[in-house]
Amino acid sequence: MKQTYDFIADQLKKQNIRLSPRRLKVLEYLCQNLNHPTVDQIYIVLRRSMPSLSKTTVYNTLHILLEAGLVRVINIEDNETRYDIVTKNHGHFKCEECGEIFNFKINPDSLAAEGLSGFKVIDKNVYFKGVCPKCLLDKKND
Amino acid sequence: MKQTYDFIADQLKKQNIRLSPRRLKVLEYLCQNLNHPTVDQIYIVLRRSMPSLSKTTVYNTLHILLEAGLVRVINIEDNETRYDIVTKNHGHFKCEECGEIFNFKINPDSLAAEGLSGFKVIDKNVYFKGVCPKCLLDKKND
DNA sequence: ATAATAATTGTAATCGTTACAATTTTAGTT
DNA sequence: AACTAAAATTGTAACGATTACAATTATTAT
Repeated sequence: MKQTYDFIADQLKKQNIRLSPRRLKVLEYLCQNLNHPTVDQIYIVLRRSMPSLSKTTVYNTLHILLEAGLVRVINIEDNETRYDIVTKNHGHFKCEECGEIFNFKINPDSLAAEGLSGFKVIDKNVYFKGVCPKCLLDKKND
Repeated sequence: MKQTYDFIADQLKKQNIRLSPRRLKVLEYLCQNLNHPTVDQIYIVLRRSMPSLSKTTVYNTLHILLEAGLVRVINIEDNETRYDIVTKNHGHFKCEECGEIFNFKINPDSLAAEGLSGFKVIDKNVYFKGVCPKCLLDKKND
């Protein structure tokens, strides 16, 4: 986690993006909470220790990190945009019962796509939907 | 296309979903326009031939088709929800320049996912982002 | 210490979507 | 063919997430 953080700080410096206190906090949050938070979740938690924090700043920061390629957007459902520190290639699994999002490993090279010759692929995304083990159990016990 | 349409009409009957005139039109549009339209696009086009059509009806119909498993939602970007008649397994490629969405073939079994034992997978989604051949050319010629 | 630049705030506006009550249409029955 | 109950459709209002933007505050460099 430390290395991720340092890597990001380094990237920001390279791209001339100032690491202000608020941005630092958002970044820390993202590094420590790999649970794909929404803007609101980030905002509510950080506000505890920084009551004057504005939600706009959270949006701002995320946009900046996004442009810098350091954060990834997760759009599984409409109406809820989630954010993720860019880590190794992984897919997302969303449980349709509890709504939680899990990571899973995926080898991007295993994505054999036909019909994309001539296309420049920048970004590959994979997400599954279904039911997580916990909710599967809960359903059995009804 | 005809067969897709018949298949869907059949599915609706099986699920006791009435195929009203408006729903029929929406369905026809989706079968004839495999270009991943937004609600607005559907609405604007259909309104030409049915001026009294309400956007709520379009939403309604799409929700119903969705529940019936006949339509698929495409969430690549936040702020734009797109719809697709359910067809064979394919991924989506969104061009970041022109915004167009292309289909490509993908074998869902080729998705080697680790760390999902115990999970019930219902739905697999793959989308790429990048630049399409046409826009690549345009950029060169700048 | 000062000026210029960037970050942050807070409010208002925007846009896609949903809720809901009123109206219209449909299918089945007499 | 009229009647009734159920379902579909409409239109408006509400909602919520995101963005725009002007005013304020903080930071950096000189």
